[in-house]
Amino acid sequence: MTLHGQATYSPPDNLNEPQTEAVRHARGPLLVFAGAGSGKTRVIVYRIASLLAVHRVAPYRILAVTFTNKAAGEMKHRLTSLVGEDLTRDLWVGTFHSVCSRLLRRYADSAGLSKNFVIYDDSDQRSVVNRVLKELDLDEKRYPPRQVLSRIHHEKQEGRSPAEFEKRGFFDDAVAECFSRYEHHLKQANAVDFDDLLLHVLRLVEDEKSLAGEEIRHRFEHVLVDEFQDVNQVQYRLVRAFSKRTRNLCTVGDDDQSIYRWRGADVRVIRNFRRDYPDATVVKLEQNYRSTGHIVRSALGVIEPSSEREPKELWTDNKDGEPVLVVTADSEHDEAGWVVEHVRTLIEHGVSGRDIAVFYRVHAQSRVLEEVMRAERIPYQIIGGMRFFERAEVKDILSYLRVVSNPRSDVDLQRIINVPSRKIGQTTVDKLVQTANLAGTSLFDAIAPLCATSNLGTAAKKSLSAFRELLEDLMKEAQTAAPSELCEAVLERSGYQKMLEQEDTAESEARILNVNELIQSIVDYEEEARAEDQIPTLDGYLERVSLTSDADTIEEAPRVALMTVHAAKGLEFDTVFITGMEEDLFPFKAIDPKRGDDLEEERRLAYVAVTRARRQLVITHASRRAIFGQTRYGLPSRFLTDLPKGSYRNMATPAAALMGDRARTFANTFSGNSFGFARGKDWVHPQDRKPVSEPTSRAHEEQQSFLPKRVIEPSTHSEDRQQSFLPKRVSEPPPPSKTAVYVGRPNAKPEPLPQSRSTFAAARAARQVVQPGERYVERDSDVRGSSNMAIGGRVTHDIFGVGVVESVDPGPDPAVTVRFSGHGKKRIKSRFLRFIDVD
DNA sequence: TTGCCACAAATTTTT
DNA sequence: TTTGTGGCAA
Repeated sequence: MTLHGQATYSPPDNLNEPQTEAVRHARGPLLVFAGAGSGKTRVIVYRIASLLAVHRVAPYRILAVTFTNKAAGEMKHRLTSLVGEDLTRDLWVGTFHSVCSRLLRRYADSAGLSKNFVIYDDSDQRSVVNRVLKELDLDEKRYPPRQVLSRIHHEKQEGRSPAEFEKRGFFDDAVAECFSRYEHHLKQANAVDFDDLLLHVLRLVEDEKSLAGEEIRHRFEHVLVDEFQDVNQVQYRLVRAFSKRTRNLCTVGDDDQSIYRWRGADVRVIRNFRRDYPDATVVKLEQNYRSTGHIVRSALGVIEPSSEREPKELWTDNKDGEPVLVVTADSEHDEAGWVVEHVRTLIEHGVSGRDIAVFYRVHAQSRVLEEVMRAERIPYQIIGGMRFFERAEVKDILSYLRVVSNPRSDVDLQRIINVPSRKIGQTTVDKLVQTANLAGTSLFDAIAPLCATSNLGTAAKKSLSAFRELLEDLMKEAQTAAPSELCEAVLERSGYQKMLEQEDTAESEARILNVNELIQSIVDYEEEARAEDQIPTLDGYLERVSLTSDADTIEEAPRVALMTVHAAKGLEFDTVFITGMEEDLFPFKAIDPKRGDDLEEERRLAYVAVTRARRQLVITHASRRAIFGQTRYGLPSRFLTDLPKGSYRNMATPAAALMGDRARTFANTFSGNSFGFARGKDWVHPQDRKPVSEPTSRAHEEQQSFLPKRVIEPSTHSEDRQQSFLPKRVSEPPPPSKTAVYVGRPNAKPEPLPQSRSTFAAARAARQVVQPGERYVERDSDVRGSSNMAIGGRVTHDIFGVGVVESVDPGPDPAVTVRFSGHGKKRIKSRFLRFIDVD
């Protein structure tokens, strides 16, 4: 059965339309193209729920893989709410890495590892590469560690071992050598990198003769993959192998949102899925429930010029809403000022900061935005950037813990050997490395033999021995102490705590706080483990830390979120500002002309950015921008010219308006690439295109003397236009959206638009429209008619069908126990039930 | 061995 | 502009 292109309108909670019907019940290979905002997660969750409750598949036979812990957590959470804890507890829901790590712990022997292997992250990997380069006496100038590592990484993501290395030039001869030494060191240290987690499992599961592989192949009856456009070759082979026996492989993704090619993702996998599985059921979800008509059409306009994409027609039943606003700013400061000014206006008029997001292409753009936000006292949060577990002090302490758990981990040992300072300098460490290499042992094991030789000063011997005793001492402690106690012991006995306390600077104070937070995270882990009747172990904690990033947590605080477009994938906001929409910034143009540009991917990135907005999208660009210590003069991005006529309108900030003619002349005078970079072959510069934004030279009457201040493009219908930023109440039936639904009085008469000349007066009027309690709320808390939420009442459930209420648990999120015919008693949150009125 | 200064490099990032 | 790294002197 192949269904596609015939989506009909259906609210998100009606699961009877043919598409989702197929998704819920199809067997064999299944490919779901889920357009942006089409309710992808809902579809996957309902399929699993159906498999569990209707098809009676055992939970532990279902594997659902995602890319982030956050996505896995959400999926599990929604499933638990839908079908209850009993059915979901034993599901295999997790990231590729956590699933593989779990399997690998179980079959460590078969993979030639011991069970307490450590997981090396990015910086650990770099340390190994540095060591390898030194050993091979390779010049770091000619072989930058970063590039060497990324080359190795690339090979591993394609599933190749050092022996299978595909050399593509002289550089690779050296890299191949590094690769095999790198692998050697990891093995020596009983360590794996992130790629290895998958590779080891892949080798087992693809090995017909391996007993472990046989077991894993028989483990799962159903395999589901989320964000399928982001899988790399190894991940694809993995899920193929997992599902080889039953062929029940369900993949969900959107090739238009493939933005991680540089990270190994291979769009061809999703595009060629039908070639590998000719009998696959293909479903296309093309209705967008998230955004206004103008936004959906703009998104389509941006993505359509893309070649090679799977044909899809995103559409929506939602109202057109406000046109996309394209703003020309003079400089990055002007741009930031304009954006922040408008964020402020929104907040002053009752919009919560959490409904607003500001995107940029590169982190470097965030600084100016932050400065202005701070100056204007707008609460904001930066998503991404430095992560907690990457902070030096946190990594240091974790390295202590990891060495205690696995003394063979050389990278960790090297990290802490002289932190705090123990007078063990580079020379001594070099000698230690040499000794270890010669004897083929770990650094830790080389300490004693080195101290026994004579080519070391007495002082150095003494420090080294003391260091070794410290570690042995801690290892002994680890036998009996709980992880958190051990951590305290590390801080105490290593002198790390003292070092921080003595430093006594603002920075060291922050570090102490971070260390305390680390201890707290261990305590949290211990409590969680005990709650699940497990004994908290050091290894258990370390595993969790390695596979968790705190980037998974966006605070629910009412703060404006600032992030890169990449970080925005999977999120949605009422109002979105996309900044820096200029040629060579977005689409980004690498300074290094050797580096290939991927215009197609930039286009998809722009598509992702546009589709994050629910109600209002603002795109800004600046004529001039200081970035990376250079001033660039940028033309409006080519993507702006792809916005469909009628779905956007232009305006300029006062500064840009004043600069108007001059700026335009300047931009046009610049021949070719305005940044002076070499032009790529397929990188046609749109110099001949007229700028999308025609900066107006007439300043608006409201313009104040200080900048930045918004200028509304003079227009005969200025009243209407001035509403654009105001939290206008939706008065038609709520726009059905994946996670948000408008509650309040959906059938109320449309409010007359406030008629006023001044923006602020209009805003003030609009504020009255937004009543407390009428805000956007999570769809999950949309309590459906609860008139019959009493014992004996009849209810229906999307999966279990009709049932009778046996008991009620009131509260902010009420739950009820219901007896379903054919499914028995279930405890379910009432928001997942429809209560049937008996009158 | 440590600390300071000069210089280069500079997307996007999860696990 | 910022951040990280390498070389050199104390």
